[in-house]
Amino acid sequence: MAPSEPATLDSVAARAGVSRQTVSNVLRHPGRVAETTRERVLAAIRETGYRPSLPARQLATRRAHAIAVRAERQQDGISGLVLDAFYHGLAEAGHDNGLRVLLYAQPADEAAEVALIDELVLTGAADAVVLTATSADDQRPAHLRDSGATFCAFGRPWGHDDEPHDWVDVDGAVGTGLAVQHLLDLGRRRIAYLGWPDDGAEPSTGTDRRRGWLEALAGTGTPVEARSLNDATAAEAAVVELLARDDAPDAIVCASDTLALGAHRAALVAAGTGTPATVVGFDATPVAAALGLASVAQPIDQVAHLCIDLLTGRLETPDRPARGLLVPPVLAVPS
Amino acid sequence: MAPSEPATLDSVAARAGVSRQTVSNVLRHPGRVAETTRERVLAAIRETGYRPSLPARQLATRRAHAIAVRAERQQDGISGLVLDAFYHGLAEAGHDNGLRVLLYAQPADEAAEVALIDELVLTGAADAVVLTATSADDQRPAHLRDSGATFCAFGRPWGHDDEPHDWVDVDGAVGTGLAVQHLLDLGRRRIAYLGWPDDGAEPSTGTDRRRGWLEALAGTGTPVEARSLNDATAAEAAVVELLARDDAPDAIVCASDTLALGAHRAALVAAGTGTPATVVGFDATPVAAALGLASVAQPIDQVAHLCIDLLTGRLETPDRPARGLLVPPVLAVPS
DNA sequence: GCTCAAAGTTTGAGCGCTCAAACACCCTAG
DNA sequence: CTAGGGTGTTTGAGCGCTCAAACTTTGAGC
Repeated sequence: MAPSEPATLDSVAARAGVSRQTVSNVLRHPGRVAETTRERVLAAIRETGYRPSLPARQLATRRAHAIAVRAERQQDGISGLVLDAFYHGLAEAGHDNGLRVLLYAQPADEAAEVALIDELVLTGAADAVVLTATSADDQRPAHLRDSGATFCAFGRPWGHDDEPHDWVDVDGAVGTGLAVQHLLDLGRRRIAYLGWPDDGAEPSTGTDRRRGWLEALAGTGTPVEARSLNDATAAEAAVVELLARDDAPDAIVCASDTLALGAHRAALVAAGTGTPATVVGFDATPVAAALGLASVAQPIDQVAHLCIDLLTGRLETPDRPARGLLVPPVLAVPS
Repeated sequence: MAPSEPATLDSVAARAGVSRQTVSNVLRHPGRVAETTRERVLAAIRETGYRPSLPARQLATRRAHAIAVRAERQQDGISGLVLDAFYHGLAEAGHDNGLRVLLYAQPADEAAEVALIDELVLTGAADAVVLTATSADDQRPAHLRDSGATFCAFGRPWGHDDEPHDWVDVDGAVGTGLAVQHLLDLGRRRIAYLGWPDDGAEPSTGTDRRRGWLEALAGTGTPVEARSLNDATAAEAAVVELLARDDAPDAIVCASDTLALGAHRAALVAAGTGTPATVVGFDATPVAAALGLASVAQPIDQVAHLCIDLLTGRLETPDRPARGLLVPPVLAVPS
């Protein structure tokens, strides 16, 4: 059935007895075409198996109809899985909005990455970029704004509210707050927090999650906490120490599932035959589920869809004001 | 410095005092251009900040210069992390070969996926596809061959050697063999295997990994094994039972790190104060590292590069015979 | 009956590149 | 002195689409 030569706008037009442009209109602006004509053209499209050429469209519209996203060089923690979900969400939401998703390999440093992104935009390979893993000292947003590239970040502009750009982020404080509430409901009263080393310095994902714990705890005794690298072994050691204290906690809210894995092991060992401290993780990875731990789940799919929304909006209206969207996570409790 | 209008082949040509085609040749066929001319043109390119338009090139060459790969709907096990590494490897190897990597959201079923891939190829969005997560009853390769789409699979054509296509896979048997050898070196003698339920039926990743264990064990007593869903909790239960037997093993080779996580917990509990059975995992995820377990590491980056090699080769020579590449994994032992 | 706008359709031009063929030039061989 | 083969460069055409403008038809409205 497949024709030797792929159908084009012209061949379909000839078959339907209309002009090239009318066929194009049927596809892109159905309202401009009369009912009867439209049906005749649609029939011709069906019969010829016509598929519009993306490159031709890109050339004519000067739009790539694609966005780029980075493929991480390597994953440190086990939470890298959220990235896969993010990719899927982007691809899905993009597809619904006529945007393809392009993957680029993470370059050696931020400067190289910005250069690569510029290249993608200038060559017409992508219209915009979704920035992942942003941090307070991230140079990329500033550079991208300078070069005029359109982008949206998954992650707040930590401490850079003066240079606004589009972003979507998950409210980590709400997440740890949910964790604390869950533990209070379970009757726990001495709820500790296990965070990352840098928490407390400049604003970051870590300080945000820690704050949620602290605020939810208000008036429930003296908060206890520990710090650890995002490494289960280090976390285990930190929690062993925490549980040996006089005011040992009966529950631990963790900044990540990696930390939760270590904390869980420490809790099991420390408890011996007694009841171990209850551990809550962050990111709801399969590891937390496997260990039977509750964990804060980021609504990644929603984040991806919102990123696409912001991006399509900005591509249509380049100088609308920057917008930031904060979405609440939910607590995943094992059944 | 950025010109108001982006530079084109023509504007660069005018500036260098040559023709459009000569500029193109400098970029694509440097050998065809005289040394002095080339330098003059390169200078003009530098001065104008010229970047070739990808869509225009795509339209003229009828090549997308891109390949597509699937973004998984969801990850079951913790081994989904290997996918991220694969994405990065593809993007990197693709970049080196002038191929962009396009992500598509996993559709509801295989039929929809094949249709989507055809769409990508027909619209000129991608030249070829890398198939991931192939299995024995996978209909995609057969359908794609029928529709004429170019593809390369990460995964062997399990039991379908009659319908050959390009593929790259990791030799799982070698991997579990390495695991057994490692355990023998450690003085373990009763080395069990913890696999997936379906292992033993039609050829699959599972049967392959199991076979490696069995063969490496040759003559070391009676092999013991257990089966479990790829779920740490189920694995733990299975191993608890295994360790309660009279011929309880002193080491366990697992088909995945997820299983290894469960096995590890069971081993710790069963051992009490004694020495727990040594567990070896598969995929070398951060979880195995966190637990201090040895694990078989797939050379994902190499696999990605080989996929790109096969694909570029086939795109150049469409009817060269199908090729299958099997690469050996290595054992990652915690330091 | 004539004008005018709205609705539907076609035309012309161009997006920026690559291919193939044509061209210009220099050099050597007969 | 001229034919012929390189080498380097230019020309013409076209890839398949969209935009804007031009054109044709129809149906009021007066």
